[in-house]
Amino acid sequence: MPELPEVERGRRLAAEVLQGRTIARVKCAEDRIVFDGVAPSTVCRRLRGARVVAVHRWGKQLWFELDSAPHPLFHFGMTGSFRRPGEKPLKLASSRRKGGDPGWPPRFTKIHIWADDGGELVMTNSRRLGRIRLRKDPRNEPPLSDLGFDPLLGMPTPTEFRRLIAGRKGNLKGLLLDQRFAAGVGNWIADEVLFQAAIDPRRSADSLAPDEVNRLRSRLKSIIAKAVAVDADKERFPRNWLFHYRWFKQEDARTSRGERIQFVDLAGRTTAWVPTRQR
DNA sequence: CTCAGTGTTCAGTG
DNA sequence: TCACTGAACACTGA
Repeated sequence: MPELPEVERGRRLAAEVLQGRTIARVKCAEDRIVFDGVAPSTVCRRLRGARVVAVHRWGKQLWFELDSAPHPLFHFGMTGSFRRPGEKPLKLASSRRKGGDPGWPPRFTKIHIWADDGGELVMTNSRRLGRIRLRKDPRNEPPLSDLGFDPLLGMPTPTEFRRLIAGRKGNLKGLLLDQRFAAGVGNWIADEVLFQAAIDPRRSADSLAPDEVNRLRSRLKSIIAKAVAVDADKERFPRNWLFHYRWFKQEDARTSRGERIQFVDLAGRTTAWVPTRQR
């Protein structure tokens, strides 16, 4: 699930391995799709010898702040991750892969970085929907400059939140997935937020009563905070989260309370929701 | 063999 | 210009 929590996990991992270090060696795969608008060899040359001052995240975008521009910007797409030797990627309830690939570097490695102290970090990306880019001023150039608030870094106040959704006529699912509105919310988290806020995903933002707006806001914040904490501590997601139950066959998908889960296509994505609870 | 899918982007429509 | 929809992208695993 490269939604915000897994990208944040990647950020922390990259910071652990690289922050304050100088990059001693880099190997890039020949992949014109993933290296978006920049030659892999250019990225290699840029990174080698650079010092990593910090690793930042906004929404699902991740970038290294180097000691000089340009800076590398990473997006995991649907299947990307940062890995280091001997550490398995977090497996969520959806993926039931057996075995896994214990090899190093992993299959589908797109970039392999060695730090001056011997630490290693790779970015993998099997389905090639992830992207690696170079940006002179990441925060002020697309794609970062187009993103909305990051719920973990700066949740709007209730007043600001109300202003942000005012006049939004599309369905709530689409709004939550819109990265220009809130950066980092993906399909599963959007469903979880609406489920726990007890709001029908097909409704429009401007139809919400004040208490519903507040419920939406507070769930958006708490669910992402919880998911990031779970990622960090390897504790379990709460059992009553919709998240655990949405992958059962659609006919018999039920919540922990036995309520039937419905599926509907909204904003081009499969949306799981519980009609008996969400109004 | 077929097809859905954790995400983004772009062309097309209203 | 805005807001939204659907297709495309590419590949794995069910």
